[in-house]
Amino acid sequence: MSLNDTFKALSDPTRRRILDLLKERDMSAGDIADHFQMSKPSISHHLNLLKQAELVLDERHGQHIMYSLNTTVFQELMKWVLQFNGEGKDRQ
Amino acid sequence: MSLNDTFKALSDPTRRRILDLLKERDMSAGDIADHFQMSKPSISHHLNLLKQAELVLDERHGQHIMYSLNTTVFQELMKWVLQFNGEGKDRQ
DNA sequence: TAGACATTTAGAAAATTATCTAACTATCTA
DNA sequence: TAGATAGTTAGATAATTTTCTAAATGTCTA
Repeated sequence: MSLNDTFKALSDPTRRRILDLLKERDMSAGDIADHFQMSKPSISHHLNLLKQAELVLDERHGQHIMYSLNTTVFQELMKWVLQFNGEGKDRQ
Repeated sequence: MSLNDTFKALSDPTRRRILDLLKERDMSAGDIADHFQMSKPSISHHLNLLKQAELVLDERHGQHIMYSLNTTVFQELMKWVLQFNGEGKDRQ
């Protein structure tokens, strides 16, 4: 929802690894969980934070819930980072 | 030092506000602290995390310690964000 | 060199976050 | 509709992070 949620979501290495997985292909919650030693509820919790941050989208397909990247927020993030490169105060 | 330190450092709103201040001009620790209601030691702690993440540089000038942005790491961050926009899996 | 100023370090308390197990909800299929 | 599978929710505990006050360090100047 907010930029703060985005940064909070990105601050955990497990969640960044999840995003790396989704970069390759959309995956179900279970497929994602299989890539970690962590319990399914913990992964579910991480997915929820990513979802609240709008970094991922979820869609139910029968029993499975498929997760995918939401590139929109990455573009907002890009804008934020760009503020610190190039623009701003005069350079010598 | 690591990407993880970078994201951890960026996950706190106070630290992001500090970066916003430094975007405008280099500032001493005290000047920075004056922009917050928080105690000086707390600000000092935040500055230390930003420094460990190499998002800022510090340099002593007499009694003052001047902080400035280190744009290098922002460029690394940009590369990370770019992975999630454009490249990657095929799109429909 | 004593005192003032700027900043950090130390150590503790409070708040937040990550993780687990157990239980629940939703969907499919025989 | 019973049982199996996929996933989430609830509630507790452990770990991490934020913040504070008190004390220490470093530097300047009278």
